[in-house]
Parts: sequence; structure tokens; C-alpha cells
Amino acid sequence: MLKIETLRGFAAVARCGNLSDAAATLGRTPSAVSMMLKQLETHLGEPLFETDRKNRLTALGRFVLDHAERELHQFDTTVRAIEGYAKAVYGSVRIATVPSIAGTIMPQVMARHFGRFDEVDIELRDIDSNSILHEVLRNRVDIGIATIGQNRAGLHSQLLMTDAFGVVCAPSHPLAKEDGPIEWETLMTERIIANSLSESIDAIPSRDLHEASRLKAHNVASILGMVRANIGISLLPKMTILAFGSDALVFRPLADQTARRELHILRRADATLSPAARMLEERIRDTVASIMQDM
Amino acid sequence: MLKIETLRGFAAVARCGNLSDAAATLGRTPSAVSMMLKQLETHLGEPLFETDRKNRLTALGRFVLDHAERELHQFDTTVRAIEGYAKAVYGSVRIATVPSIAGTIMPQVMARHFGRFDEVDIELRDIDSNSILHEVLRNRVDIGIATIGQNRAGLHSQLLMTDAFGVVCAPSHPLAKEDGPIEWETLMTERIIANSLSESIDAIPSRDLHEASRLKAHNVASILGMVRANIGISLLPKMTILAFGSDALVFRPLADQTARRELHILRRADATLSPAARMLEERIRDTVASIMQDM
DNA sequence: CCTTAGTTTCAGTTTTTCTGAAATACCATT
DNA sequence: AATGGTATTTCAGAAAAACTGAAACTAAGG
Repeated sequence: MLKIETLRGFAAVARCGNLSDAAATLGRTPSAVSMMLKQLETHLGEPLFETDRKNRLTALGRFVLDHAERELHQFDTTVRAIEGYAKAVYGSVRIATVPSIAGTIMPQVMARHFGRFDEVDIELRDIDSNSILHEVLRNRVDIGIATIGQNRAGLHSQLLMTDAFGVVCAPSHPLAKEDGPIEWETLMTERIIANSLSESIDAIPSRDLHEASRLKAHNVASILGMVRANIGISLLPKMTILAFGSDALVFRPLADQTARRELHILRRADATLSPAARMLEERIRDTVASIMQDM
Repeated sequence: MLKIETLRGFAAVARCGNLSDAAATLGRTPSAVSMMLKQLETHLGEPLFETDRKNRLTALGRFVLDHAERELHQFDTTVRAIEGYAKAVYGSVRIATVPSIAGTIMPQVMARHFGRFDEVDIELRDIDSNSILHEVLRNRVDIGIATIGQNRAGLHSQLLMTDAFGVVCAPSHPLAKEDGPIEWETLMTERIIANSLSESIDAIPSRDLHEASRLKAHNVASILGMVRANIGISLLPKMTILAFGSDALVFRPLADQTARRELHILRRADATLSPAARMLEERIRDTVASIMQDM
């Protein structure tokens, strides 16, 4: 049966114009190449060369060379593609994160990733946690980074990092005058702008604060806008502030370090990630680890 | 190193969804296929299937399957092309003959050739002997059939057939009244229309006749036109008359059977014919042999 | 928990491919 | 036409690769 290595051998001989040089480029002895060539000619039932000094092809030889070279090129390309993909040199990864991660961690991930894996296509989207869950489940995204509630059927999730909540206020606000962690009691007298992130804080004092709150917003930009206008203060994770805050805002950490947003890294439970995706996931963990260390 | 048979094995397993069926279609034992697959996974450093019941592919598996199937199709096509060409099932042949052969022998050759070799492209041209020589030498034609003089450097030639000259005359001509072979003496008193074919007859009486001739034409149609108009008689090979003669003309053989046109089959001396061309050449010889037998 | 179908492992066998040496063929040169 | 040098083929044995059958193992379904 015709084998690709046989074609490669023939093409080498045809290119070199003699058997010995071809054998050298193939890393074989001339006798091995000779036998291989003979086998090919026997298989085809026709000679490929005019003389046994292999410097002139028959019509069949020319035909075979033409097709063999095309085939070899195609084959080598395929092999490179497969091996490259397996080694995560090529490939594509679709990733969806919450906006604060997209604006803080991901740029650093990319900075570490590029150069070494230039051929990997990465598609990054920032959407809300709930949509991320759905996108991952629908297989429209390979990796998700989100805060998850309980809906985790069919999902593989792992805690990536936690992000401590803190208080945001305008620079003119009394709380901005001081420094250091803030106790819950300090906030009891403040007007709190509730938001979907801060609502998830389990601590009892926080619950009370939220119940008392008369203002709730979902969009981070509008929350910050209100804070800037001194309409009230809000509770947000530090990452969010790093991503969207400005000089016109003051962030002070909470004393209660249990008030944290949990960010999980998600993928479908029933499918393995592509090598490139796994590589990127690893890089995300590395990056988060090194950022955490610096803080 | 990645081999085409490995890809074929993997594709079979991926297609079948299990190893045993794939082994059956490949004509191997499951254990052989299992080992091959393991080798492939080891080579790539990543699993190709989600579980060891081979019914769900990993991302890498899907990628490899996609590329492997394209590759296998391509490879099989190439192999078919090469083997087909070698067996003369495919290929193309360019052939040039003198017009009389193109009009008599070639149609019969084609009739015998088709059906079995439908995929072979044949290009047939009818031109004069001298041009045929040049076309063959320039490698613009694979096979030539022509009357050759001496210019045969770089040409391989072999006598294909001889074609006896005879006399052509109008039905109203005195020679048309009788039947049977004609002696040279009988022609001495006739007005001969010389032509490039009859000029090549070596016999002395023919030389004399030509020297005496006052009329010479090259184009067969015009020669026959003149004969038909009873301007004179001419000497032409029988094949030419079979190809171009009409009921309005009478052909009588010469008694001198040495007066013959020699038709050679020609090819370049330094190149082997393609299998399809060789096949066709063989067919031409067959056909000529069986026609000669019938005559 | 047991059965069953399917897969992997293992050791030995068969097949294929390779090597090195010797024989042979080819080409150029005399 | 003989000769020398180079290239190729042949051959037998060695090495590598692929395959088989039996047995061990594993997962899924009853």
C-alpha cells in the first residue's frame, strides 16, 4: 500500500537527481532508498526514472512527483496544525468575564500570554455573571469568570479569587477624610446606594444596611456617578473600583474581611478544554496569584 | 512521527464511536487499534477522547478529526490519481498523424479504445509529415505517425505500416474502363499530376514519369479536384483515397508493389511515453494489424 | 452488586524496514 | 575498446515496528 514516506523518498530522489544525496537528506542509507523506490515502481508497475542514475524522470515520474509534492506539503501542513494545536501554539479560546476582571486582570494575562502564543486567537467578552453562566453552558464560550449563585448543573467551577468589598465615596464626603478600614457601625448613618454586587454580602450588618437603603442601581457607571455627585456612598469590590474608578472617588476597605465577592472560573463539566484554552486558564491563575501576592 | 495510517485509525474510531467496530472496519484487532491510538495521544501529549469508551471527543480530538478527514480524503485522491495514471486509466495523450491516417485508422483506434479508458484525454491533430516531426521533437505531441525522410536525430521511429500507391482517375478516363493492377508502361502516355507523396516513390519508371510531369500539387483536395475534372491522373496511396476519395473517382492499384508509402510511428528518443500513451500506441498497432489482415 | 460489553496490557510473533558489504552497472576518459 | 571511479542494486542479517490472542481491567446498565 502506498505510504507517505515512500512519496517523500521518491520526491527527495527526484529533487536531488541522485540517490545518494537523497539518502543523505532523508537520513537513510542509499540502499534503503533504493529498495523503497523499487518497491514503489513495482507497486505502480512502471519505472519512474529513465535510467538508473536517477536524473531523468519518465512521464509517470513527473506526474508522481507533481502529485507527491503537493501531497507532502499538504500533509506536513496538517501535521503542523495538529501538533501546534496540541501544544497550544495554535488554537482559539473564547472567554467571558465580568467587566471588572476584563478591565483589570485580563490585560495583565494578555501581556504575559503574548509573544509566546501569538498564533492563539483569543476572544474576550465582558458581560454580567448570569449571562456568563448561560454562555458557558451553551458552549458559546470556553472559559467564564463570574460570581456564581447556586445554578451550577453541568458546570465545572473553581474559586479563582475573592475581592474584598470596600466603601466608595466622593472626596468631599466625611469618610474620605480618614484612612484605614471601616467598621459596619460607621456606615449605619450613611446613605447607601445598593447594587447587585453589594446585595450578595452575607454579613448581618450589611443586610440591615441594604434593607434600609432607598436607592439601588445596577450599572456601575451610574452608581459611581451618583457617588461622585455625593448622593450617597456605595459598597463595591476593589477590582471594580480599580477598573472603573477615577481620581474623583475615594475607596476605603471594610474592616470585615469576610465581605468578599467570590469569582469562579467556569467551564462545561462535560467537555475538555482545548490545549490553548487550558494554557490560557493556567495563565489566568498564575496572573491572579502573582497579583494577590503584590497586594 | 505522525503517519497517515494513524490518522486513518483515529478517524475510524472517532466515526464509529467505539474501538471494536473501528477495528473491524480497519481489518485489525481492537488491541492493535488501541495501541495505535495510545501512541497518537502520547505523541500529541493530550487525550483525544473524553472517556475510554471512545464516544466523545475532546476539543483536540475534534480538531484532529477535522484535519485528519480532510487529509485522508486528499491523500486517497492523490493515490488514486497516481495509480490510475500508472495503469493508464487516467492521463492524456497528444497525437499527430498525417491526414489520411487521421481519417481512416484513428477512428477505428478510438472505437476500440473507448469504453475501457474513458478517462484518458486524447488530443488528435492531423498535419503534414514534416510538421509532425517537429512537433514530436519539440515535445508538443507524444506520438506522431508520419512518413519520415532521414531527419531522425533525437527521434525514436518504428515502421507502423506501408500503404501501396495506386492510380486515381476520373470514371470517364480510359484507365477506368479496365480493372486490376497497372504496369508503369501503361502510364507513360498519361498526363500525371505529381504530388509530394508520389514524388517519394523510388522506382525508376516513377522518377521518369515525375520528371516529365508538368503539373504538381500539394493539397490532396485540389489534386482530387483536378483528377475529377479529368485534367490528368495521379498517384496516391490507397489510404489517402479511402480517406478523401469519393464515388466520382476510380482507384486502381499499381502492379509494382514496391511503390509504397512508409508510415512510421514516432516519439522522442529521450523520453518514455506515459502509460496512457503507451497503451494508445499499442492499440494503434493492434488496429493496424487487424486492418492489414482484413485486406 | 453483578454482568456484560468494551478497552487496555502484556508477551510473543510476524512483518516491515534498515544496514553494511559485496556485486554490479554506468559514464567519462583515455 | 579498456579502465577507473562513482553510483546503484542486491543480499543476508539486524533492528524496529506493528500485530495478535489471551488475560486483566473498567465502566455502564440492570
